[in-house]
Amino acid sequence: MTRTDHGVPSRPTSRDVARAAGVSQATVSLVLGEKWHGRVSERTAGLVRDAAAELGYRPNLAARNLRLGSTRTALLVVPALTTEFFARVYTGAAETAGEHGFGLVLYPSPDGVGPARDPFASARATLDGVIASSIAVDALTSIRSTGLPLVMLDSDPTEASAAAHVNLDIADGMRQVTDHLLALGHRDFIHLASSVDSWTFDVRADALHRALRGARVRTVRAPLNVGAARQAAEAALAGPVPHPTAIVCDDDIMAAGACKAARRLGLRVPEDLSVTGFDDLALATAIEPELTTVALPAEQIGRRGMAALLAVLDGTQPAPGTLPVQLLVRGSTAPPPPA
Amino acid sequence: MTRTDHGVPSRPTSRDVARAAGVSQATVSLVLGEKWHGRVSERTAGLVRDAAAELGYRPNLAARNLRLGSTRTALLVVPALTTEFFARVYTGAAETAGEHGFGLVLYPSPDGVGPARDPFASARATLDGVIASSIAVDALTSIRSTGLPLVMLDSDPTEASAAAHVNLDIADGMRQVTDHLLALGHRDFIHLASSVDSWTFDVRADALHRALRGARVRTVRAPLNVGAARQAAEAALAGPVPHPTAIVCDDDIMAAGACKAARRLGLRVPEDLSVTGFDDLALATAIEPELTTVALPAEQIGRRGMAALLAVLDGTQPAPGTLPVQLLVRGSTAPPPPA
DNA sequence: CCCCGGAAGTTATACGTAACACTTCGGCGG
DNA sequence: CCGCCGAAGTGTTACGTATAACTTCCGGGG
Repeated sequence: MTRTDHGVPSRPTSRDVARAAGVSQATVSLVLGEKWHGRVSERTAGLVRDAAAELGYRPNLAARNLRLGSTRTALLVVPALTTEFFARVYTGAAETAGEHGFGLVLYPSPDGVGPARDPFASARATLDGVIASSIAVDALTSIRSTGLPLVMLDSDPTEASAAAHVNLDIADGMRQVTDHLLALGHRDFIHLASSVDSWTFDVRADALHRALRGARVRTVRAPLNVGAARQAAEAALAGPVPHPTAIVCDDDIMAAGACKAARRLGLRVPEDLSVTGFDDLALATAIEPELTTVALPAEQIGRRGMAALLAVLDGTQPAPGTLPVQLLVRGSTAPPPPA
Repeated sequence: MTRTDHGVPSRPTSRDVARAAGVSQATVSLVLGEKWHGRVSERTAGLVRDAAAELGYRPNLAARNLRLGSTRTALLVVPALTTEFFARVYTGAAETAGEHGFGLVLYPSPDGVGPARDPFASARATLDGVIASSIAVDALTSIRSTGLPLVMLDSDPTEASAAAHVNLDIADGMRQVTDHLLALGHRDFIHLASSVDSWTFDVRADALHRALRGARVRTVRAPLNVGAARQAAEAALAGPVPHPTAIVCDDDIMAAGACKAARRLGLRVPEDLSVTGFDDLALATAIEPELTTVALPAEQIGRRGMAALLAVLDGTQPAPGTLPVQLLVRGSTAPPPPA
């Protein structure tokens, strides 16, 4: 341990290890940094490693970071933790990070709404870069001001402050949904839209209206929770007869709300009303009937995002990419009831 | 900017600010550290702040951490991100942290099972302390080896490596569930137990068996997902008649699976079969019928946990606490069908 | 015999900040 | 008129690491 007048057994430093092994601090640094081949003898390296183990030496990261000017750590900013989508993005990104000796720290932006407090007030680790997933553009100001390399996932690709973008083909996903419903014969729709301000939802609305240009579409907005979605759907369905025959939801959570609304009004899903979700959360198969929804490659976008960030940090500009999504047809959709 | 021979506009340092303001680096440090009252004139302080703003100065955290020997940042380790329970714990803990000028970084232990890789390989920020929520004891080894102060939430209180514990009264929650079912008249139970190795589930099982000592109880184990829980419940219900009349589940997710199993077997919930959950996830009110379950004060345990860690860091030993939980009776429980 | 080169280390320094100890100076009480 | 005190800063150092530049030793080729 370092000489402390008395008491407090402060953590051992590389100098303490050096003393114990009978070598200089530089040698310790070389050996433990795996940079010693041909510069230090096997025997000495062994002595150093033994001494380090003996003392329980752990390098001081703050000092290392200062010296290297880099932390090999990135930050993943997500709008909310409540859905497993972002958990899966994290998993993928952390995996790729690990393969390259990088760490990944997670920052859940409060509520997923509002201009968001400074992410670095809470997750204030020293960082090399930032990945932001599906967050609103106005939540970016504090990230921008750091000047850190930024990769955006599932976000407006025209946002220029990002060094790279990785997107999902959300528009195609919505097109698959509408194609499916049109093929079943539906012509009168409700779009149960998220009131959260996010690019991904703008795209969903856009693609839906483009695809259903010839059909009848009513739009209802609600926050991203089951109760609010149920209320909104119930109000929309309570209108004049004949009811719309299909509800297209921006999200599985809202779709669950729509299903509850239908049940309250005595409508059967899918016989009287078809309901579609988006994201393929665990919830989609937890409810009855199971939801027809769009599966997103969450882990993969995480991996690609991290890879893009690593490329940016390397100086090599990464090719932006768009990942395909896939409609899963399950029990919540069927042909409309005969008129 | 610091003198770099050419190119790369490296970030300005406090010395650059000092130069620009015509003062010494020490003065910059005083002013920006808000430690200057009575030591630096208002005028000079203004000059420094202007210069800092002008240059876009941001202090180098690695250097500050090294100097201070502390980062004012803690790590929250959770077993999985897939349920909103831990998201709420994080929210509470981050709130309290923020009030004390602390940051909070999140580490989702992979899968929530297994001996868990080194948390610090992924979330490698330099840290002052660790809070671990509901994680298995064997996942602690790498945390223990760091010697960092550790606060455990909803975990085995006999685990001595923790500096403090904050627990939920899980046993009482389970007792409320069993009391409710016994009062309704149930005498034949299935316990759909989580196969995850965690103290919180051990307690649930223990409390259940203690309370139902006089009744008939069959135990079935399954992983924490809807599909596996459904299969397990279906198998258990397919046994000899008469069926048990109530399924007590370790978790809302498993309860959702149990409800699906019931439907497949033509049993109505709650008329033919009562089902209870635990945790009061959003899922509990997303399904039909809504689940009778136990609500946990997630944000509060997060706040208390962070407060305990701050106390430990201050040298003041915090009083350990146990937080109350509450049964929410909803639509998934009813008296058993007449024999 | 001398010198060169490689192996095996060591010495020294810089990273950017915070804070202790010191200086300078003007004013004021004795 | 001298000394002392407080205000306003400044010089300096240490935190622990990584690495460039240097030293030392030894064996071998010319």
